[in-house]
Amino acid sequence: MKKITVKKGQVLQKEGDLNTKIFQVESGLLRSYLIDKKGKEHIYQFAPEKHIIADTTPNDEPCVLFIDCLEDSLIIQIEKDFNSLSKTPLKLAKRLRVLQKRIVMLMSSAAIERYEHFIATYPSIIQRVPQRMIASYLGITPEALSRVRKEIFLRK
Amino acid sequence: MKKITVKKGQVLQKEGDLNTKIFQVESGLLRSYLIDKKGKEHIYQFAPEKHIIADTTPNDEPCVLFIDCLEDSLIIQIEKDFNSLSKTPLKLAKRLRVLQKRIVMLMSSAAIERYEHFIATYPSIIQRVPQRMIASYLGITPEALSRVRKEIFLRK
DNA sequence: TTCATTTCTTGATGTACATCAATGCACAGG
DNA sequence: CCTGTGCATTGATGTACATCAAGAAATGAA
Repeated sequence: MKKITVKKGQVLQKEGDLNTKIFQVESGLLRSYLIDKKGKEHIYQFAPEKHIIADTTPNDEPCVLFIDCLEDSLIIQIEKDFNSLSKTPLKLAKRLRVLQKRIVMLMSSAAIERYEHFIATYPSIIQRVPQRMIASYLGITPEALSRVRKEIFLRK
Repeated sequence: MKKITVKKGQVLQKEGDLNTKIFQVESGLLRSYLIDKKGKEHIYQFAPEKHIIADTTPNDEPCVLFIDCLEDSLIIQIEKDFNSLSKTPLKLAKRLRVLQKRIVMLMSSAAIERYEHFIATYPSIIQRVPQRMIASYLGITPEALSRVRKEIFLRK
């Protein structure tokens, strides 16, 4: 476990890496994403201050997520060993809740609802990343998000 | 924490319940699911022997998932207190991996790929539940699954 | 400021999957 | 044995979102 500073654009983890770490963000903003077989990028998670971010595949298997840095950041790198993790059960519980909510949204809500949920949950992130990344997080294209936003705007 | 036996069809948890438990399945088969605002059911998880199943919303908020019993089962009921949970960090790690995979599949794979992944991962469950439940788990309709299966059959 | 690059928007068209409706099938209870 | 009830299949049609293409707007570097 050590503290490191990283610059915007820096890549912390690539698909296929072994022995990946858990990152706890002190300041700044990280993201994880995957690239599907059509070459398309899907963001899996944003991690602003206080959040943790990791690929949870086992240490001896190649991971599937990329992790990189959207703003200059200060982060703590933690070994992906669940002894150290179990010291922070509250964080884990929260993470599980977020994942559950995410899956629920993906399965049962239309794009517009997923977006509205997102802005309610992460209002600050909206200002901090380009819309195409939010679209990717939501599982839709930037064009679709643009239309969703237009519709929300017209409704007012 | 106590052991209980439950009959097929028995409901262990309803949407809106407070203070829900974690269930560890000794034998049998449980499932969790949600009902969206169109009244449509989406299965969130199947839990055969050795698996754990729970709604991870906090104890003081109404939960969103139903949990019921697909086969006569013997289960262990555990308080949703993360001290007891952190004694089983390996289970937790596994759960996180499953959730990640699930989200990845939902975001980046077509129905046919999600189905093929499912049968590779849970071959035994295929025999044990009706197809409409698998469709629900995959996030598609029974009709769509039927067509997916037909296509896989024709390809051989 | 100017120019280059990235991002956002808008329109036209395509497609995966949903919805609706009908039929066939299996099995459980009388 | 019949008969109901849930499940699977198939076809016709609808729709949310993707894809492709072009232009406008914002951003960043020199």
